[in-house]
Amino acid sequence: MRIATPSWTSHHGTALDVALEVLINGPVSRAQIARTLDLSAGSLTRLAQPLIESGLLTEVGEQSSGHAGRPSRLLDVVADSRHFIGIKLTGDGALGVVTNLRAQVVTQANTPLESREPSAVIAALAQLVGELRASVQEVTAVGLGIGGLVAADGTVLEAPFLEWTNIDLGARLEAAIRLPVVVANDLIAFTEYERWFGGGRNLERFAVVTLGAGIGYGLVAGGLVVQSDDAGLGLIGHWPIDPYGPLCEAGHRGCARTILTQSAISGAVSEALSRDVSYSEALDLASAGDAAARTVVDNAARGLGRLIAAIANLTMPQLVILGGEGVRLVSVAEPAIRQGLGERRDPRAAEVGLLTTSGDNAEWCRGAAVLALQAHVLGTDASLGNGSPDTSA
Amino acid sequence: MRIATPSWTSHHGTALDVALEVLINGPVSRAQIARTLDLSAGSLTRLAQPLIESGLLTEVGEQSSGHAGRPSRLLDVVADSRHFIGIKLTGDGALGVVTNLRAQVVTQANTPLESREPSAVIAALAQLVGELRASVQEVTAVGLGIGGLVAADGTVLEAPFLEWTNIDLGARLEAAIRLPVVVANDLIAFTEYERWFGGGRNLERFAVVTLGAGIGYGLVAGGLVVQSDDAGLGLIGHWPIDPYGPLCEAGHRGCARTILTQSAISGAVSEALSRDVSYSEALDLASAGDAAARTVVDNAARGLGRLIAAIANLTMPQLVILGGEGVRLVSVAEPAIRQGLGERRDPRAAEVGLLTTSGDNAEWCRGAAVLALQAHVLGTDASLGNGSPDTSA
DNA sequence: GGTATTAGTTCTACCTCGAAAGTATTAGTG
DNA sequence: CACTAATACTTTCGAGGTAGAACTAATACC
Repeated sequence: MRIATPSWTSHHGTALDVALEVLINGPVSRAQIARTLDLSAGSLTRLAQPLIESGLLTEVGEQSSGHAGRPSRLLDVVADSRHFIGIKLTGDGALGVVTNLRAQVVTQANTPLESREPSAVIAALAQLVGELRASVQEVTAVGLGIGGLVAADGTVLEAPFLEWTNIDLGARLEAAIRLPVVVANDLIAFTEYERWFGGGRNLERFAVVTLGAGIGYGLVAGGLVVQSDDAGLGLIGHWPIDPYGPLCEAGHRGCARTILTQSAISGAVSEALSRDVSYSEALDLASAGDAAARTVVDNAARGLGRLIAAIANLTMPQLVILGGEGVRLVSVAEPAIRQGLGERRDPRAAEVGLLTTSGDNAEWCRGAAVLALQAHVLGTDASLGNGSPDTSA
Repeated sequence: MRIATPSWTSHHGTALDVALEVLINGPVSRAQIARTLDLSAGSLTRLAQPLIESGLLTEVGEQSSGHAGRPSRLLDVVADSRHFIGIKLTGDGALGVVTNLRAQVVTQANTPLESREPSAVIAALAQLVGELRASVQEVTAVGLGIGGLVAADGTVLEAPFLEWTNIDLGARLEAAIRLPVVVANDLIAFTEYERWFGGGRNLERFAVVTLGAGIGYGLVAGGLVVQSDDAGLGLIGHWPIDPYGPLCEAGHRGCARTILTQSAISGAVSEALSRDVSYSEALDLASAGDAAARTVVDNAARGLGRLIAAIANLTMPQLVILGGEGVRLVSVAEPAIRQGLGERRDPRAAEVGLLTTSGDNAEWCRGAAVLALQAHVLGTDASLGNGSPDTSA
């Protein structure tokens, strides 16, 4: 059965606000929306009707309030009425997913990169997009997340993993696949996902820290992702954690890279045990009680705790979300994280809320898909550009 | 001549936005306001008229654009149509000012505190208010800034300098002076001043750092002051600056208190020179080329630079405003600050904009007055409460 | 079964806004 | 010095969105 693909672009103003409220906060009653958006009940009847008629929203049954009163009729988006592709591009390959309107993953695929030559990469991406779009009836837009600096027009200004500078990836990929493309920094994308569909939903202020090959950081303040030109630089990578730690390639002693990254941890455990140990194995050993591994892992976790304390002290977030491929560190050494947090956090201050994501690599792709999704539903000129641009000077 | 005191509370919505635009951005033309607020020219004629008729705004002459076209007629608030009192309360005394609608200081007065007993303090404050309000025809509201934790209802939850916990200062002072009173943390007040009338005007994101008896920090993100429950705790005071530094009373090594405060600097110079040296004298000596003083001062300045770098890396501000009684450190040792900044700041990142305020103690009062001013013009229930409360969960 | 409570609809009066056309005032240009 | 282009402001009018009141609907509780 072919599902209609209603248009988001034909709704503006308050009607769009209502649709977004439903998109983000799941099935929700008119009355609830009226309260959240500070509108009258009558307005909600009026606003909801065309949204339902256009197929954008549907009524999905009733919900008796539990207390007195007429049960509410829940509104929901038709999650599968549109699909988006999200791709995470790294130095070795690209991982892509197809998601629905709720950023839920429908399909997944990946491709290796034979070369880092822009044309070769774009060809590989186009191939990946082709494979992915075959799995659904129609794809509305494509989001691409990259570790590096990306301009608002989709140009990759600097991408160390790919050894790229100034490649107009967005326009070229768009021409190749004939779909709207949004290119952005991978951490911005990850953070946007958390803001709309993840643990940061409806929060005014939260921070994101990712563990993996590098250390990533994203910040939401005033309900919007902080989009500074510096956001893509990975400034947190050289955050000083241990004044007695090892030197990094840039000459910093004990910075985040030398203590928190997967390679730092697996390297330190390998050295302690005089044999090659993978990151995952290092965590397994620490879990199993190996003293040397435990020391390394706890040391890293304490450092992470101190880093989180620094973030909390300066940005006062309501939540800190931990993600990335290496996030299993958190479950293996949470007490050490809390210890590090305690070292740098005033006991009178509110306890820092921590939330750990799965660490699945597809999370990066989901983030990229959210950028495409946002560009579509917010009516940002869907071809190129960022989801929610910084309006600051 | 008696100046009329037009009411701000009778205007709402877009009309209030227009009035605020004029209040904050000085004399400004209708056309300019229309552009900033994204309104049509016709709307501005309509909106401005009742504001002018009610006496809230006036036309203050023309400004020929320099290029072609009809010159614009500038709108301005009647700055002296209302006055506010702002008071900074410390452990030894209270300093108060009277300001106009533009937060410009009109009068200044202070009083010592004979006792820290709440009733005695309130009596002294009432006396100070009485003295200050005599200098103008009418005072609209009073703002009170306190170093400590203040609840939204004006209750002082914790004020170490006064050895207070849970004193309903706002309500009691309000009863004593029969004027609306706003009580808030002094750094929130300082930051609000900078946001509306100081260097942070129209900025989306900036940070404030104050030097003095302690180290203060305030953050604006998304155009609003970050109002967390933790904001009044002075979390930055124990920020680790030098892993080899002296121990603070809480057992932290080299935290901000032990390196950046006035007493830390004067103490270190005194020790080096084996004689008692004041903070001001210490800076004079460093300026004059005294090697020992220069070492201490530069060390502190480098630490400050590293702190600013940390703030910049995590919050990506468009500007960092430096204030407080001890801010002369900045002019005496700016190169060292830049050096410290460079140590912790990626060279690819944007240069951190620094702005130094005068360091005058009246700045704290002006901030407190701004809170009263905001409560009045924003129509926040003027009795008690914060100017712009955090709407977050 | 009656009452209170909550959800949603319909209708109307009102308010605000923008669009368009018109007036006012300047700079530049031949 | 007229003419044009540019910019500021005003007036008028119509379109659209909103709250509010009166209404129907459906539940829980007594």
